[in-house]
Amino acid sequence: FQSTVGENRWLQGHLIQLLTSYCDLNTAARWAQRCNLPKEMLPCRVADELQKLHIQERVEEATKADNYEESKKKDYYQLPIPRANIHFLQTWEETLQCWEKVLQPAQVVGIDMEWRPSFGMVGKPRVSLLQIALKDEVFLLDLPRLLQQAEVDGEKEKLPQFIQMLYSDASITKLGYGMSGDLSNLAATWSALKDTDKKAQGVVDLLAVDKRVDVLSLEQSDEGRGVKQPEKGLSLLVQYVLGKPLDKTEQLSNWEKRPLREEQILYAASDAYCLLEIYEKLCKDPESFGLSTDLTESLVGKESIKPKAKKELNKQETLSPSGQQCQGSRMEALRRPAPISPKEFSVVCDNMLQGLGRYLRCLGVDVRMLENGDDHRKAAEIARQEGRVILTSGLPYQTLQSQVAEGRCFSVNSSEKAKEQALQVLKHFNVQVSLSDIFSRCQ
DNA sequence: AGGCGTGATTCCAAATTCTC
DNA sequence: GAGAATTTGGAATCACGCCT
Repeated sequence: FQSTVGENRWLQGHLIQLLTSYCDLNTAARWAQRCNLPKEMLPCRVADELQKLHIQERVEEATKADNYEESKKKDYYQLPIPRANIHFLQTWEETLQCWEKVLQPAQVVGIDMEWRPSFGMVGKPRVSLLQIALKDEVFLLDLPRLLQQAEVDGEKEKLPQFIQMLYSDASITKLGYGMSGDLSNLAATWSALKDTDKKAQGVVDLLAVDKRVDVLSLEQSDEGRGVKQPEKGLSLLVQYVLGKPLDKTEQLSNWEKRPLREEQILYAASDAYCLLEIYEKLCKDPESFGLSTDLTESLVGKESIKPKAKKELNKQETLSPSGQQCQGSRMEALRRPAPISPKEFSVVCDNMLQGLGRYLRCLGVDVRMLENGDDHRKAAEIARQEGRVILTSGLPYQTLQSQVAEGRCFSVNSSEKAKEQALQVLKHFNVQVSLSDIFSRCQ
């Protein structure tokens, strides 16, 4: 039809006529719409039908948009507090009220900041919005506006003072995600806040916590559906802990422009508020998220304590057989086969693990070491030919593990010392060393 | 884009071991 | 015991991911 009728108006009109008499009005209307025929050229019944069609389309569009909005609400994290409890603060008086509520002993607040994403610009961006979330209220401080007002009123110091007080008060728990970046930008916004980060007390950075959690979440998604994980960063953490990810659409929007759009306000509020919810949930049952200690361990302040505590945790994790180190081993660990003697255990050792190799040899294990120039493939080859278990670490594990049978490749923590590594291996493969095994391979 | 933090990799020189 | 060879661990570098 299309090609026959072409652009010829008369033929198009005739086609509509024919369709009206031989088919139904709806079909005729559809064709009329397709040919873009003016109303005047249509029989009135067709014109009416066309009108209906238009209305129907509008309704469909609206429904579609509605569905979109709804699905958005359904699929993303939603603020559990009413919109009226999100306060956009632009005046001094409002800010005072905010302080009174925030600066309470034992208070827990979620803090986040937004600034205008800037490319090729030198220097640090100025913070445009400071979000402070309480249990049932969120305050969005319009920093540029407040700053400007303070200058007029000659009360420049008050706002930085408040922020300083908030951060230096150890009894107020400040929750953040990647706080150091926020703080350095804040310092660039106000030179008075230059050393806020140094004086900070009672800060919990959920980014540090995130690292211990996301290993487990990866494992979970592996077993569940093999789909890729589009969420990352805070959104991933929110998804893991609270079930739904964060809608990050507004992340890179212009935070300097006023007024802020409703979506921006909701985003900013959620970003800060979700920290509270995550913290609460993680504190409630740290165990179910693989956290052995309570979150206050990640307190920023004493530089020396934080990395130490983290290392300890990492050790514990890598030593546990359920870690991600050796996927094939999970079943084995569950079955717990009868202990074997070192004589029955033979391995091929990565050349990076010579220390471990020697250690195992001393204990009577049959160890083959890779030559210095050998490729990792050789390990797989030897392992197959001689029925050895591969011991390796780091990246090579990823490739080797897939080349041998399940559980026949073990990843050693290369940051451990040889002795620890050996213990790890023996424990994993349930090798029991007796006194007579020691040096049994020496001639 | 730029800054920052982290984990992996590479590099280097001191320490240790080997060889004669 | 001197010099060569190897081992080793930490520093420097790299790569990546996250933040706005």
